[in-house]
This record gives sequence, C-alpha cells and structure tokens, in this order.
Amino acid sequence: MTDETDMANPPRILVVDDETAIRRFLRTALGGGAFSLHEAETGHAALAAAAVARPDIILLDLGLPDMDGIEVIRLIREWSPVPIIVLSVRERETDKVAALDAGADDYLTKPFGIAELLARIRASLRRTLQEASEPVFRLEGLEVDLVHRKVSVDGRDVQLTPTEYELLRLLVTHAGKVLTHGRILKRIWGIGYLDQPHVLRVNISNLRRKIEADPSRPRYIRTEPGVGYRMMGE
Amino acid sequence: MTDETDMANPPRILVVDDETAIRRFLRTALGGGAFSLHEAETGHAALAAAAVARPDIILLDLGLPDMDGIEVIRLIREWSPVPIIVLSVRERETDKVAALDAGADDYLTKPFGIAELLARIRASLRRTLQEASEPVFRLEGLEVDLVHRKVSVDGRDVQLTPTEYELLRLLVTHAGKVLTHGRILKRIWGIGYLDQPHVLRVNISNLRRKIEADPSRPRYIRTEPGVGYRMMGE
DNA sequence: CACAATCTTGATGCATTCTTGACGCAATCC
DNA sequence: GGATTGCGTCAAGAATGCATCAAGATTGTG
Repeated sequence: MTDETDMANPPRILVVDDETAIRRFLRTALGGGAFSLHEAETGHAALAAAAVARPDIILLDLGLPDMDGIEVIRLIREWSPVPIIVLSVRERETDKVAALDAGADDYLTKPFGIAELLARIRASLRRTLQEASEPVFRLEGLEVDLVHRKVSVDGRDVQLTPTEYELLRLLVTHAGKVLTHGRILKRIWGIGYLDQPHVLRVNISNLRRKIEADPSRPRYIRTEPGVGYRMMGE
Repeated sequence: MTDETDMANPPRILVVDDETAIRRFLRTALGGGAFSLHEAETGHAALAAAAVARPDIILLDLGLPDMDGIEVIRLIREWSPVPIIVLSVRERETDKVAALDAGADDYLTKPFGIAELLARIRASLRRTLQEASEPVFRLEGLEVDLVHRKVSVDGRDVQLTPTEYELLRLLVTHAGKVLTHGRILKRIWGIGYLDQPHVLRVNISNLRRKIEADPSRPRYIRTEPGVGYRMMGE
C-alpha cells in the first residue's frame, strides 16, 4: 500500500516505573528516534501523563510507591482504550490474571528480553494503528484523505478516476519534492512507459481541471519544466 | 458462513495442535459452554477451519506436522485480522519475535497456567469486541442492527440473504471508507475469489435493490469506479 | 426425496475511463 | 527571428468496468 514509512510522527510511549535503572534501560532500548518517550515514577503521575501526553502505548510496572498498578490500569480504562503492557517482577499467575482482567493488554515478567518487548509493542501498535491514524494532506483549499480515499477542494468533494487518484496520491506523499517524469511514469504506468510522457501530461491536465481553480495558473501541482512535477506544501 | 454474533452464542475458539493430549486438555479447560470449540491438527486444516468456522480467536501451536506455524500465521493474516495466540514449547526469544512480527497477538510458552490463558483470551476478545462499538448503524432511512442482525429501510424490515447481510455488515463497519474489491472478496468469499469481481457486483446489485429507493442512483452504497465500494456516513 | 431459497455463472447493454493523435502556445536554442 | 522542443488542451475510438437479468447449480430443510 503506502511505501513511505512516516518517521515524522513516531508513536508515543509512556514508561511508568519508579526505578531509575529500569527507566534508563528502557530509554536506551526504545530510543533512537523510533519512539517518543515519556516517563512517570508514580501512579498519580502516570494518570496525569496518560491524559496529557496521550501515549499510543503504556509500559507499566505494578510496584509503584503511591498506589497499586492494578488500580492504575482500572483508572485509565475508565476513559481510555490505550494499550497497556505490564512489566513486573511478580510472576504469580494470579497477578497476571488480575492485571489482564483489569484491562491490561499484555504482561511480561522481569527480566525480559528487549527484542521480545519490542515485538510485543509492535504487535500492540499494529492492532491500534490499523484503524486509528488518519493521514490527511491539507493545503489551502485542497484536502486529500488517504485513508478514506477522499479528495475535496474548498469543501466540495471531487471525484477522481483511479489513475488520477494514484497520481495525486503519489504527488501528495512526496509534497514539496520534485518528482521526475520517469519516476512517476514508472510508478503508475509501469516501466515501459518511460518514453511516453504524453500520457502523464494528459492526466496532469485532467487532474488540474478537477482540483485547481485556474488550471492555467496552478496553486497545487506546479510543473518543473524539463524535470517533472511538484506538489506544493511543507 | 454466517457469523451469528448473538450474545447467546459463545465466542468460537479454534485450537490448532497435533498432540491429542493438548487438545483434550484445552477442551476440558475451555469447555463448559463458555466457548464453542473447533479443532485442527495440521496447518492446512487450520487454514480451512479458519475460513469456514470463522473463529473469534485462534490458539496455535507452532510445531505442526505439515508446515511451520509462522507460515500459518502469515497465510491467515493475508485475509483475516482474527486474534491469534501462540502456544508453543519454543521459548527462545527469536521464536517469539518471529511469531509476533508475523502477525500473532500473543505468545505463551508451554507449560502455561490455564488461568493465565483464559485471562489472555479474555483480553483479546475484549479488544475485538470494543471495536464493534456501534451496535446499530443509522443513516437517513437505513438502519442496520448488528446485534440482532436486522435491517430496515424507512421503518420497513428488509430480509437479506446471508451473503447480502455479510456484505452489508462489512460495508457498515467501515462506513465512510472505501473497501476495495479485493478486500471485500477476500473477506466474504475467501481468498481465491480475488479474480472474480462479478460475484461481488451481483450481490451489490441485489443488495441495492433491497435497500436503495432508486438502485440506479444509490444513496447508501456508493461505487468507487475502478476501486471498490463505500458505505456513506461519518 | 422433493421443494424452496440461495448462490453462482453467463450474457448483454450501458457508462466510464484510458489511450492516442492532433494542434496551439510558450520557452529556448541557434 | 525562425526553428525546435516541451507542455497543455481537446477530442474520438478503443478498452475496460459496471449493473442488471436470467438460468442452471447448490445448499438447506422438512
């Protein structure tokens, strides 16, 4: 589907643990730009951070100084379905059952492997992200909703043909950058059309007629003479 | 084929394991009417059962006689998001990571406590059930009651065939979004019908005749030429 | 075993979309 | 300044996709 991995908006992770060593360990393990990290040392701080930072996932230790971790899960579950992965030294089955039934999504007993933790985080994110995130491109009056596959200009819905939409999608996902004729042709019409820029011009023209107010002086799709086209923005 | 999500009907669980002892153990542990159990001994049987029985959750052993469990996960994930919990003797971290990244939702190493397994099953079911948050879909005169499996237009009840209802349900649960032909075909007719969009068109046509006032100019099910169909709404 | 409902498949007419060619215009090169 | 090249627009035939009807196959049910 989409080929561009969006590094601009890394998933937010809230780490809740009172031990500094553990937090530092997780910070190095989860760092590196793949995630945006927030930390909390107490249950109350965790509740506040969950509300303010809106994490995409919570890593929760059960042994907190001010309140029991199970209680933290319950209180969060009263208003948020955010995935919660429990990290705890308690390995008794009753502890696991209590945490899971309180609303936790997963339970790892310390010590755990960092690779396994990362895999479980990916599994959780995969479940929520496949429904959630709404990548919508906006530029002045133009709005391209890549999830719902909807395009509108100044509020009015615009109906595009499959190739027109593919072309627009390609431009939008590379907004600001110049796409060469060759790159576009290869991508949409396949290799073999490299020497036929005409089909591309026709489609750009049709696309402009549908989304540009004045196709002869385009606001969105600018042509870069001798090179290719560029979607404005960024 | 029918997916009677009545509250009276217990969640369906598919157990995939070649060892008779394990299956018997799970049968007693999960029995008692709380769940409806299906079983498979091989990977191929598991794939067939997943398509036919439409389980709400799959318990999968990785050591199958005919194919690797990881491969089973991948093949199921090509067309179904059903929760998969891996039960395996392999306790190496790389095995866990491979299974989770292939699309598994959880991983338990044998031997495990039955209470923990039940808790993890409850956690998985809770997640999927909360996604079906809207029990009844309304749009202008159309009303689709997903709990009682009833459809009405302007107050008059409409009788749909099983496939028609499944199709409508799929569209309604993704209201606003475009569902591609391929996605619908895979989901309702199974993979293998990917290259037969005709059956889909016939059913869309029949469905429209039953719920649309003017099937030639549909209000609810809009066709996205070259792409798929979309239930209006949101 | 027979009946009814449903599903599948084929055929047909219609609408949309794609492709290709022709032509005007602007910028560039010599 | 004239020729060349690249770009944008228009239009028409070809190709594809869609909706609908109808008939045979399948399934379920009593």
